[in-house]
Amino acid sequence: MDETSLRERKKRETRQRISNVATGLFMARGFDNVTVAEIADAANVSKMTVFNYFPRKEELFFDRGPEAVELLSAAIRDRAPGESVIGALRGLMLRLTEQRHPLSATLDSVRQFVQVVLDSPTLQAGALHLVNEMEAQLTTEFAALTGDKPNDPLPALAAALVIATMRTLYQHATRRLLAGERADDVYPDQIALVNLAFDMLAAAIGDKLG
Amino acid sequence: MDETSLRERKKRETRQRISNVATGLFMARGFDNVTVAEIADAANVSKMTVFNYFPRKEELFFDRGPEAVELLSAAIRDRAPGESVIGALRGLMLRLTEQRHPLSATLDSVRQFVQVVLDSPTLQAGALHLVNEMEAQLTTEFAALTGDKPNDPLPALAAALVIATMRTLYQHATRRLLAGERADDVYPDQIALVNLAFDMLAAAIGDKLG
DNA sequence: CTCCTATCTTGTACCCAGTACAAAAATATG
DNA sequence: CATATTTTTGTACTGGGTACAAGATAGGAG
Repeated sequence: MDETSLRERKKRETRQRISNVATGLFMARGFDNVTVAEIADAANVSKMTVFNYFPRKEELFFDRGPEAVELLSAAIRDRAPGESVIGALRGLMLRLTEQRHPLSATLDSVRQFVQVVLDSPTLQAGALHLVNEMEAQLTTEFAALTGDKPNDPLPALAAALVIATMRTLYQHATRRLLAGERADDVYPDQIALVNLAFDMLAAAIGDKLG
Repeated sequence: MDETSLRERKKRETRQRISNVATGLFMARGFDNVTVAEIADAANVSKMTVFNYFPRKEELFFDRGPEAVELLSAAIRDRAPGESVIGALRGLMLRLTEQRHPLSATLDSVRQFVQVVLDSPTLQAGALHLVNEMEAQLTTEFAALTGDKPNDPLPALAAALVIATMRTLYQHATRRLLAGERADDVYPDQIALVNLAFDMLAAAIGDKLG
């Protein structure tokens, strides 16, 4: 089980090649105009191998979705002692925005990415699914904080509000980008908006999560 | 263009027959285990006719989704003068719960319905889509209230919070039903929960929507 | 190096949702 | 009855995804 055995290396390489080829094709021609068979061809593997690595076609596009989930978990897990969960998440969003991270959507290159999503019903459904998974993850983390009382609706409620807020922040920035605004112009407003949105969240949730 | 011409009547009847047959099959055998061809057969129409009335298979299941959307709009539109939007929506949810409306999920028959959804990835995706549409609808209604300032993130943010809340309320009740609890036992808690959740919402949104 | 085993890959055949298009049936209209 | 319009249908097709078994490749033991 050596982590860099020949087998492991080849698998990683194959997976990466498929992902890269797919991303290139999607960006060039749109998600729905590229078939899995084409991707397999261009990556010199069989169609079945593609599905072996990426059970759904959408996962070829949202390849880095799991990273986003992990970012959330880490922000909560590694928060300073005494800092509230909402405070930690506010900090995360502010940091991402200041770093012009793709997830903050204050980055011109995000425009193209989002455009591809909007052009494809399948990808829009995939995005909803991804967001839903993030919410589920957050719910379990919140439940751990409040002490696992059975039938406590608060973790799910808080998670839903938090994810709804973050998603809306993202969508707001992307909408401006798609309207033609430059990321540099969106950025300052976005910082203020993050703070406004999290003020609202804090008012709703307060210290209910302990 | 008589509304009850022979043509109109036949169309309505055909559509209804397809929907009924489909619902029956879905409930009996699960969404994914029923093919559109089977539905067409059982309803004595061709497969193409099914797709003619219901462009997606999911729409055969979420047939009454549009009603839910309309319920939201109506509650806002017809609210008493001076009543806040959040107040009107709280009233709607309380009313639905008191009436043991299916959308409040305080009804034993909802259990079966939800079980079918949970058993089908396709239907879960469809549910996300439906919720997303409700949020979009609410966003435009909120935008109308705040006076259509361009680039105002508040309508979208408020709508996202409201929908997240309502969806969570629904899911919480259904989870208890699926855990085996009886709707009569869920009901009183649910009334209290609606009030708690809307208190949180009011704290977040307050009178920001005017 | 060699044989054996576990794992990865491939080919083939298939199912089903959804679309395109044109023919055919039913209804409306004069 | 005749003609125009709308609805329904048959046929053929595309593309995502699965089942299954055979083939290729790497790891490990002797």
